[in-house]
Amino acid sequence: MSRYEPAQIEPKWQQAWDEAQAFLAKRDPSKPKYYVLEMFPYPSGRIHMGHVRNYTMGDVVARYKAAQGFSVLHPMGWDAFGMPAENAAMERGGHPKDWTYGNIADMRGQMKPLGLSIDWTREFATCDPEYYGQQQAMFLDMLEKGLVYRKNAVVNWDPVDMTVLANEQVIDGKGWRSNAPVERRELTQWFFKISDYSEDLLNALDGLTNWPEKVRLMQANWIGRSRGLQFAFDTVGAPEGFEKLEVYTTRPDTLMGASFAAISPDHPLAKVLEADPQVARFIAECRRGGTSAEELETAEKIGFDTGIRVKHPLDPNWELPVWIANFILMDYGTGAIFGCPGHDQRDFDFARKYGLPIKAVFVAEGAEDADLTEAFVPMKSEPVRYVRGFAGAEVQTGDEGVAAAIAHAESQGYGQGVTKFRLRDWGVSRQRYWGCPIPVVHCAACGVVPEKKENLPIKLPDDVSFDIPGNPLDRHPSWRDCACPACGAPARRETDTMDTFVDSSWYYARFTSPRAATPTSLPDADYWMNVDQYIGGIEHAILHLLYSRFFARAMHATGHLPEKSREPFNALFTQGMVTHEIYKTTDANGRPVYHLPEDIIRTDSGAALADGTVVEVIPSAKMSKSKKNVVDPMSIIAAFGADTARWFVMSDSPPERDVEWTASGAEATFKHLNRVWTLCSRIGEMPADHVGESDQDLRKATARAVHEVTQAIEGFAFNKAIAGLYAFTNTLTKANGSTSVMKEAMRTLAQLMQPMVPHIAESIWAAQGGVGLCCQAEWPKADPALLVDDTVILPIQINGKRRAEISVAKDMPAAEVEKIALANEDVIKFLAGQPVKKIIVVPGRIINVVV
RNA sequence: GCCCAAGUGGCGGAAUGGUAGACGCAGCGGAUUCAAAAUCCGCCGCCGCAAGGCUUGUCGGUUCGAGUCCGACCUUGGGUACCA
Repeated sequence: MSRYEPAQIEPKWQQAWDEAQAFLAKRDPSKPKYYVLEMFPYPSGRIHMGHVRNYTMGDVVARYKAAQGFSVLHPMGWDAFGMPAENAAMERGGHPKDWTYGNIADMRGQMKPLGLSIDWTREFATCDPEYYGQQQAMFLDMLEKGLVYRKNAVVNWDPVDMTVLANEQVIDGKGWRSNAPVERRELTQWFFKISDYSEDLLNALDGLTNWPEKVRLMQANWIGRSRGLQFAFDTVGAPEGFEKLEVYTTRPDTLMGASFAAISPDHPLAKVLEADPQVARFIAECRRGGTSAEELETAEKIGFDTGIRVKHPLDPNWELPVWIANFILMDYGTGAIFGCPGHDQRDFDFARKYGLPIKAVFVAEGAEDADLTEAFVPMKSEPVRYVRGFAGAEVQTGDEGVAAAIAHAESQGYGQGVTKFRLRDWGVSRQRYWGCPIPVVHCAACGVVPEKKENLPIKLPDDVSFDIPGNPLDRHPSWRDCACPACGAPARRETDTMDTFVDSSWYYARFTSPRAATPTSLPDADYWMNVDQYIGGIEHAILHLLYSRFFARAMHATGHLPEKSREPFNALFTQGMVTHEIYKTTDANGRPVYHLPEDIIRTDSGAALADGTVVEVIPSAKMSKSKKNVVDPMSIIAAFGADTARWFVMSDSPPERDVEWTASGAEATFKHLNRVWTLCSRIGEMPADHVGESDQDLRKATARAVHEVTQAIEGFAFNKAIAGLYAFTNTLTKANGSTSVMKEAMRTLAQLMQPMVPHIAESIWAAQGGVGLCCQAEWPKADPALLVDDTVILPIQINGKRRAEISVAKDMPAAEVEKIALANEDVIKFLAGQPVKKIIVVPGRIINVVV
């Protein structure tokens, strides 16, 4: 063999795989199927190292499973709708469609040289009318099933640009373009009834045993089931129709510590009171700022005393004031609460600010009724002593206190125990162009009418302008005009488009029959679903995954997926990000200027530019264009080849953790692949009749490598698989084995490397006489007899500190091991004659002598 | 604010409650070379001449034994419902 030249071998093997149709997913009844999917990319225009890592990870799994004899589905597509395309159109002109499809072509061109085992015949983009038309069909099916409805919801409103803003476009409470203070405004919006499935989505988490525990926890907390008390206060001095005020609390045991009632600024009562200009002013104040939970929760707590009173349910002579408060959310519970400052920090801060009483209901077990300097909020499972309890024992846990309070309310008839969820219905309306049009029509006579399925897809118009802010569909001269599907009279189309999360909530199902004339074809879905291994970023732990779980249930309910696919992802793996150092200087005005890694020269003390300017090195952060800390995978592939890029991103960090890209790491990988290549050449030139001395050791090392790499890949520990491959390569380099044994070991090395570095693996496989393509060869198996050693080395600890070690037969009885250990001269020296209190022998692991 | 993670040599990291630092990078020493690159061999947590001591973000606890389990705290990252 000649030199290792990736530029030569990589295109050659990619062509060979194409010709063999090696990665075409086929329904093969003679094999078990395996569906591996990586979260599809947004077509930003350039692939980055995060993509390389994500898709290489999936590729390792796909190639490994194929070698294990599975019929593998490993598809690729594009999450192509979304804001960046519209922003590009606004900034640079051009059309979102051209921008998006141009980016897809570029990125496909960058991805193909990676040698991923993808079935490209199944590719689609969510902005293809063939895709979003099927999505519209499902929207209509869900509408018919009662899973879609309209209601009012708040959005970020930019009062200068007169447009709705995404949370991302609100910076410090101001619009990103206009810089005007943002307001919260109500709009009628379309919703999916995900809350119908709250209980199911929560309970089914228990069955997702191949999902990371942290993701299941985050989802469970997000869905947020709580048990509490709902009851109605009798009001005093409230407007007509508000004789009762319904509140919900998860701490009814603190009812005797109530010092006020509070309602959300969006509560119906607040809306009635808004007739008073003072109230209106206060509510307008509350509406300042954006809609994000982070902003709402961290905003300063403000309140307004309405003058209305409510009667305490346990004492009709005890009246509490009713306030309007900005920290009460209309979306949760009933939009009204009673405040117990003693045991809720927000209520405490509010009471302090407005001079409301603060009383303890319970104290820590054994403590006296103390003055509170902050709210006392122990875990509900902890026992406390109730000093103002009203139901049950004086000392009991919070949970018991709550249960007793609910029982008390139910027996006295002033309230009921209820279960509530934090999960809100999914608002899918977006006032934007580059998304899937919602297929309904507004008719003056018939109201809201679903579009007819035969009229789908409702396509986006091409002739739109982005010169002024707002939704181009709203101001299009004719697109809105249509005939009412019910009565035929002139009517207007809905101009809202769907949240792009809808697009990504079912693409995995579409991949099973990407050209079907219906959303799915059930025989294909039945064969390929579920996704056996889903891989993507931890940033999707809640929203994307929860929406997909809901959508799969909705697709089952509307007949588009089989029952078993109500949970679509059997196993989930969440990988970390690729990071890089940031290089910063400051311009004359003190503003930061960032520099690309290739423009940096490392110095002894840090880093500098070519002209000598000292550069500040900021520790690694997620690669982003604005910080310029990006390494272009294409330049790495040009310099070292795809195999080097693939190996490095898999080798340096555990896959669930962030990996820092370092130039030296990539070079080291390239050197290693060169060493493997040289080793392969050397073995290829060995005389056929060479007889070596270490055949048995080599066979053992080969078996160990097979075992170790297989275990590591199964456990998603690709960095450990690669460490094992380094060790095996070193062993092989030093070994003096017979030619046939060396060749066999080399072929095994090629097979074990193949999932990570498929091109060089094929070359080695072919050079060592492998039959057919390496990627189609059966995965090697380790002979168990070669994996066991006869002797083990046991460390000896004295009081938990390692002092000596002995080598003993693997199955030596503990008593004998003990005797040998105590006779060891180092042990005798460290014991210095002290009597042994206890000796612990863990067979095959360790000995600990306690004195 | 709330929810979820992570923190181990100069660096990336390894370690079913059982020898902390596998494997790799960087560094150091050597071989080869007229010289260098490349390649190969060896050393390599910290303090100490050594004996030995110290060491997994901080503090405390459980255990014969803790990087690993429990409690509190610190720092960093992800999410927070219209970024994808």
